[in-house]
Amino acid sequence: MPARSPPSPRGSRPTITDIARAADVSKSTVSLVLQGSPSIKADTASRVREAADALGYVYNRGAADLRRQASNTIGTVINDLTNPFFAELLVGLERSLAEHGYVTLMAHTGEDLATQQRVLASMREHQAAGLILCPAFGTPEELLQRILWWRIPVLIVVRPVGDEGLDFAGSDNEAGTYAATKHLAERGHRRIAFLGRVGGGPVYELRRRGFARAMGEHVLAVEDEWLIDIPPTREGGRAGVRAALALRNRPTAAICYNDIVAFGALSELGEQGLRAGSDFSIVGFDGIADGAHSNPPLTTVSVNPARLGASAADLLLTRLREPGSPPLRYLAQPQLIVRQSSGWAEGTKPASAATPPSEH
Amino acid sequence: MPARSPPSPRGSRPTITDIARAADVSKSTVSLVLQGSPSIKADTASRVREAADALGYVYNRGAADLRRQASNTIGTVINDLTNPFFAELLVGLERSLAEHGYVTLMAHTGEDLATQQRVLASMREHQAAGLILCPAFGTPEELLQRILWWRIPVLIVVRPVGDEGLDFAGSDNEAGTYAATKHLAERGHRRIAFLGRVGGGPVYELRRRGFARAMGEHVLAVEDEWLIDIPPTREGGRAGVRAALALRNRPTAAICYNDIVAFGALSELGEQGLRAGSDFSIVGFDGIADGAHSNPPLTTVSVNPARLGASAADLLLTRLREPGSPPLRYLAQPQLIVRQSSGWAEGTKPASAATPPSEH
DNA sequence: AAAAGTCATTGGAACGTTCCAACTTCGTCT
DNA sequence: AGACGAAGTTGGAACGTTCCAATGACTTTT
Repeated sequence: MPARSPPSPRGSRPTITDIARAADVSKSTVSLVLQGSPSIKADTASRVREAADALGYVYNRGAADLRRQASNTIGTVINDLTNPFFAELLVGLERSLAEHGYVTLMAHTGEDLATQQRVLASMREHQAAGLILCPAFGTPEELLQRILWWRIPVLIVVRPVGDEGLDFAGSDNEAGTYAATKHLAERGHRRIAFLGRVGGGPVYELRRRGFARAMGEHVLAVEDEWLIDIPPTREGGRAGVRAALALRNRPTAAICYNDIVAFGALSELGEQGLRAGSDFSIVGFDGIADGAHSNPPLTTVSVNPARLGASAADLLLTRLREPGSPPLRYLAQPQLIVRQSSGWAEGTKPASAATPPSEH
Repeated sequence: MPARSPPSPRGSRPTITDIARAADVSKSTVSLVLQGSPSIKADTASRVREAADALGYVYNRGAADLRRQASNTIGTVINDLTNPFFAELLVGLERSLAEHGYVTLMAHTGEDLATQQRVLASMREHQAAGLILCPAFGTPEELLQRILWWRIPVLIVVRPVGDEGLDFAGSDNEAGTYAATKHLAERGHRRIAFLGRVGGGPVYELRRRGFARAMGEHVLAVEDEWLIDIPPTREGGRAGVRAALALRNRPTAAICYNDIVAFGALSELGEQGLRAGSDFSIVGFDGIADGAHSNPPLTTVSVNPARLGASAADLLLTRLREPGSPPLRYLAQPQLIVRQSSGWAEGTKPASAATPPSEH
């Protein structure tokens, strides 16, 4: 029977020591019970559990983590939650982590490099077991090297950086815009614009390349001025449409860097009295949920953001389980979802084909 | 001079003890330096700092928290990140918390009560210093009482629960829909529908009441069938518009429970070949960023979600500073933003008034 | 010259866990 | 009867901090 220590001061939370005293066992026993160890007799265990309930015990994970030299916290840094793509990604991510008993330490950078650096350092101090990072635009590869040097597992999402053997979850950008462009070409469009930030990094580069390849295969020229340089925002989408409509050799359709650019484009078309799908065609990229209910509903290349997030989480958890394995990689195969924003080019609509049917 | 202990094993992180050894001081001194204590001589301090850098020291916040019996983690539980309103709220929240040196432990419930309970318990185990909670639909008041009993400061956002003296940050829902309805009435609309979940809790109730009050003041009847019962989603918005258009005494405008319902409504109007703003008017609620770039841009009652989030964070931080103060409360005064989705009712447009000017 | 203060530094006991090694008990095998 | 093993339990040393009380080396005051 353990020596009895004075009761813990009123007001402070009970600890395993208090439970031990109440259940008349040692604190080691309490700890074992809490961990569900099979080597504790059933009735001792239930006695302990009752005492714990009675005292309103709450497990102190911080203390346990300190002793175990481990944690179940995953740091996640997102740069633009305002984009539903990232919000949906985060939802999938968090859900998968939670299912596996991990907890999400979330930080938002707003594409700011200094903020990004700060939050990463903070997550390190918090002993995060792993990191999921969608690098802000312009993140130097050197930062990634430094994180690796921290010896904390990190998974990069969406935006590849460097060509190092880092764990990565993203989508096949080139294939995505290829499919989108092919779709437009098959609907009779010959002059197709591409709306995105020129020199916007590897993702932009790949998406533009898929566009160019599909144009080439359909023997369509790509005039320089069809590559319209806009920020990847809703405003950007508006500006892009304005620019496209002003061209002398005016395109009849546009591939957008992502869905929110496409939304901006839809908005501007409306403002100009044009209807997307008949007067001009728009295709987005990402497959965010809103696309099904925009005006008109958006044809887009879906990477299924929530699933991408879940896969990212799973990849990181795999890495935690097997620290030594070679670089992990998940490339979502994007899927073209045809809705009403893309239609047949002037005069090319086959007699049989009606406006693409609504999904509803 | 402290007794020299063996060097820490290769591979494990250096601790203040290692730094102490390297800088030839005691670990107490190192700790004081790290905290920026003024009572350490400047050159000792810099010697310590150099040693820390050299060894690649990283502060172990978990250990410190254990000893200090405090943490700088704030648990935040959101139920629908897929709604940009909450995403923007979270951004404002996280930013404000980060600015004050706090870190956000984020969890997503998807309106699921069991999940909500689980994540709250987990946050308690993680010794969160405070909680920010947007209660899932149907959260029993009893749960809130239990959290209070945990003696951990909690701030409720957006959805009031009970009439207890809980800290709360939200918006003036009644005033919001009042302004929206008044706006439509002034534009000549006599038959106005309200799209939302009937019996959807206090927020719905207040918004409906503001609607009813404004209708009354303009001596407009509200027929029961104009209170259209739909889920607060994009699909709901679509269904709501379909229902409204099918009524024998067909409304000419609708107030939507929130912006995403309004987006669904815009989408359905488009699908029916109608243009919001001229053929039918739509007003949303929340003021999410996308509203400025929908098709057409959305007239809405803005509560400025990001600012609301920031205020919520500030309120909780105030509570942490002054545990004893009376209940804190922030009610955002919503602001009507008139864009193109609301126009003059048939035949009532004054000669002078053009279509409301675009914001751009 | 002793007493009293300051200043800079230090030892060591916490904080609430985990987990190893040790210790009882008890039943079973020789 | 003694040796052995298994089952159940326990003491106590970690984990990396913080912070109180104490110490020693100087000044200043009396």
